[in-house]
Amino acid sequence: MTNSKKYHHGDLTKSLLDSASSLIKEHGVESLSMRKLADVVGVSRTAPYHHFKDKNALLCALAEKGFYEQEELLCQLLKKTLPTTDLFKQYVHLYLEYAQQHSETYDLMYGRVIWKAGTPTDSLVAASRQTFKTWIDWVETLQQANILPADNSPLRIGQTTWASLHGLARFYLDGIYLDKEDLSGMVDQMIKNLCRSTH
Amino acid sequence: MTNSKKYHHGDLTKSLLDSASSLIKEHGVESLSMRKLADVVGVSRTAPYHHFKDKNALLCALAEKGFYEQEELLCQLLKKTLPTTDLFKQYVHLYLEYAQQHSETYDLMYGRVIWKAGTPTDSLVAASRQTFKTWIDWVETLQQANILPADNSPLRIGQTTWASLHGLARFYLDGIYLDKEDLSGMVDQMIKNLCRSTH
DNA sequence: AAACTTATCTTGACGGTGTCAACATTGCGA
DNA sequence: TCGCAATGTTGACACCGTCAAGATAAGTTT
Repeated sequence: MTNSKKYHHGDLTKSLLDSASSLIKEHGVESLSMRKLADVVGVSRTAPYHHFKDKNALLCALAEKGFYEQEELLCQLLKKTLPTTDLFKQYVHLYLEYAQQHSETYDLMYGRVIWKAGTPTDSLVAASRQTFKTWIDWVETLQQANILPADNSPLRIGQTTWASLHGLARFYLDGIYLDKEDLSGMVDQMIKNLCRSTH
Repeated sequence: MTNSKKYHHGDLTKSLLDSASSLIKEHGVESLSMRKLADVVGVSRTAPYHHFKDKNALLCALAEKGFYEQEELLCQLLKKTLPTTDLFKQYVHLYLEYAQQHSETYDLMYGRVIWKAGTPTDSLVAASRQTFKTWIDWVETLQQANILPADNSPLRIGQTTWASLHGLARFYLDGIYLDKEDLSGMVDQMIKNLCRSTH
């Protein structure tokens, strides 16, 4: 029975996530519907509900995947042996590059759809917390290296610094007050704003 | 014919905007539907379509109103005779206060729903541009007063600075990485990050 | 191998959405 | 007063998320 039409799909969970990923990448989150997704994967309307409690759960899974991707990316960077200042600069560039190349996932990870309109899954909350903790720990190092300001706790500085990056990403992604070509110059200026050493 | 049921409503446009405003304030933008809105106002499903081309247009109108509100608020502040540094600090506090107290409108003004998923009205674009221009002009003054960094054009500094405020607002509003009580301390730290004078 | 259980997938149905088309009513200018 | 444009109405359509009930396959126990 190697025929194309099998009753059981094989690994629907993975297929759903993969297709959903590429669907939102191409057409945006708001145009993703469970029914279309099921159709693309080649399965009936309600089949996905055996793998995800509801649409919110599926979106959370996508966001969670995003957190692990992003963390992996940044952890890889931190392994490099470079002057800490350069490391930080590359970190910032990488952060915005990720937001740019995975804009829809980024929106899901930090956006309103899940965190305000929806209800974040426990495991999503865990993933986001871990990402945040990794960041805060590194902020402490950056403070000690006199790169980030040391006039407040790592938590506070971590929050404000990340908020700055996040705001930049959002303006860029939403296309308000920020032309696409401006990004590079923008990022450089933001780095200057954030770094004590360049003052 | 002063009876409650009149065929013509009076000023439906205004009523729609008012009701929509308070509906989103209470239940969030995503739960606002044209049908429910019409029902609240006491009019049939499709009546609003004689006043707004579609839902997007109505949301744009709400956002536009927000821009004028916000600009009014800030212009009032600038009239005060205070040391420029204090003025800037109050500006930042006021910005986040506005975002906090009109969170749903703020989301509409700067968020994805209109700027990415939807299509901003011409007049909305105009309003946002004006707000931005006012800001950039003031940034120039702030640079001359040595409050904001002068190592780049007013445009660039204006973009990055605003992005920082915006990111803070979003983290706060979406409730990620930021407890409600943290806001005040957060804003103070952000001001320290942004201001040259406090370095 | 047969029987039973569980995971997976199916169709049908319900109430909700935005919005188009066709028609009714009203107020205002000629 | 007539007629037209503005404003309101109901009906219809194609979507949406998701629940309920039943079909089918795979896996487990005897």
